[in-house]
Amino acid sequence: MIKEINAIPQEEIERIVKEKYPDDIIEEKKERDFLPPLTNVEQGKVVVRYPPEPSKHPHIGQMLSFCINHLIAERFGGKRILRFDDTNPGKVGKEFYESFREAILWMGLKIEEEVRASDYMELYYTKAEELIKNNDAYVCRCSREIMSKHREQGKVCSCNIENTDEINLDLFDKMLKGEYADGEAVVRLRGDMKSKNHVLRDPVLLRISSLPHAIHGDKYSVWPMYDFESPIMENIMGVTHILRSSEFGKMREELQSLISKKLGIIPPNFTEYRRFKIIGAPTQGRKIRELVNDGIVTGWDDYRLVTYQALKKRGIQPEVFLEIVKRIGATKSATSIDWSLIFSINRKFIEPNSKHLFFVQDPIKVKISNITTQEIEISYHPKIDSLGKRKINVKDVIYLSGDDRGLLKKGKILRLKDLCNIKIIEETSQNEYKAEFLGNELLSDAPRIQWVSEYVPVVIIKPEMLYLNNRIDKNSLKKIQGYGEINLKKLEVGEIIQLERFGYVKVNRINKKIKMNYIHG
RNA sequence: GCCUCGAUGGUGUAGUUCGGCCAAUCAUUGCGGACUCUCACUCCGCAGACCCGGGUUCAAAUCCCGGUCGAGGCACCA
Repeated sequence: MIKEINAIPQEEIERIVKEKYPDDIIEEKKERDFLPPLTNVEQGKVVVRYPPEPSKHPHIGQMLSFCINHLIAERFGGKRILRFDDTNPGKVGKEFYESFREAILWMGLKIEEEVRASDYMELYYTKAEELIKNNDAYVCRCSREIMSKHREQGKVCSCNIENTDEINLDLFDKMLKGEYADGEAVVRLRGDMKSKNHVLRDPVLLRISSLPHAIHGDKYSVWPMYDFESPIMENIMGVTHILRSSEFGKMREELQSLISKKLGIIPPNFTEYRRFKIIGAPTQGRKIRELVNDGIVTGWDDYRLVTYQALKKRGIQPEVFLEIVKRIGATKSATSIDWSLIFSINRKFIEPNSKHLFFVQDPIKVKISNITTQEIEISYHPKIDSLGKRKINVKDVIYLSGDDRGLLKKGKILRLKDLCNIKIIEETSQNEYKAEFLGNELLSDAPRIQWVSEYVPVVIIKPEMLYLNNRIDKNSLKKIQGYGEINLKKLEVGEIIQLERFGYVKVNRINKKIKMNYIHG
């Protein structure tokens, strides 16, 4: 019977089904969903957060993470909270708060509410006391080394066994009063020292750090750990969904849920996706800071970096980031995205707004005989008329790109784009040629090349892959020199243009020389 | 070492829940063509993938078992 059915051709089956059971046909053309699936979603009641630590400038991984959260809120009509996780006074820097806020708004994401975790210190203290009173936490005076050894071995700490709630409360009070130095006492959760999840082995909840805080100065010296601060903040801010990358680890999710439970809080829904990596660029804040400190890159805004500052300075458009997320999604597989994707998206945004101009690198001088001096007018863009036109005065000396050197053979006929045809006579000296004017009419088979007559010197910084085969390429920031047409002087600083047959660049400085940076091809 | 997660073209993904419509989607990349007085944009075409080995089944990218490889976590950082 089955074999008989299988023998019927597919089209036949479709025809029969359509005729006899039209109602059973389910037409489904599912749109590809770039957002991760969520549980417990209630339209209009979703609250997500952007939780940066203001200890460095944002990088692309965080930016894409913000995009995902923004998109989720957008889809479900929810709220976005910018929460600064600034509870490590040793790391927090004042300038970074604004840097994150700026990056988020720059990308066009929305922020409905903003908080600083460090503004809730009394709350953490109250919650810690609550845990101590409930026998869920204790003060531990062991050294860091012993604690870590015990956690490794799964050995219960004597502080856990011996300290009564009264003693713990008293010790905690002393911590708050500043009677202990850094490292001399911590509050620990009574977790499970035998748990396979090592994070659950009596983790530290609060510790002492006397370092001044960028916002609060010396006001506090007992600081909550991330795993303690986070569930409390999420609860009071009403966060329903946490979407974060895997660097926080599945094990923390369990811990944070446990802490929530002990505090009588319902934990939010966790969704984890992979870290965003870019081929050839460091994507860890720590690593980037190292490169900056070691002077391997010129700063946080070095063109080769994937920080907010670098990307923005380079000329990557704000809309690109949301678009990246829509294209690559938020999966769990460990992957690296390619610069070419970023470039391709960016190109689509900048191309309709970019004037096209001429530039020749490594210039070659060509003297043309028989040419009459003339003024020509060329559009700034072949399709977008609103970008206007520019005039070029052509004399008998022009410059060609060193890239086209191979074409400069005796007798070769070339088409100077938008101008005229020339015939190469001879090479008169190093980098100098003599040519002959050959009329203006378009010759279909002559190579069309860029040229410059009246020029301005141009210096272009071109970033390449910082990492090649896992090794730092110290020469990855290249400098290209050449001549650009004189109209480059009329551009504005910050303007993005296309240098034909070269690539897209951003104008950084207009002086005797014009300084630009290469964005991409 | 321990824990968790993952594996589809060069890159990123869709499809896996519930096996058949998958000789496998879309994008990017590469190559070719059209358009254009650019190697840009746009349009058309081509190339290129189910980690390996077993098993279940009429039928496996999809289910089961065993490997391999990769990522993340295992702080008094976040």
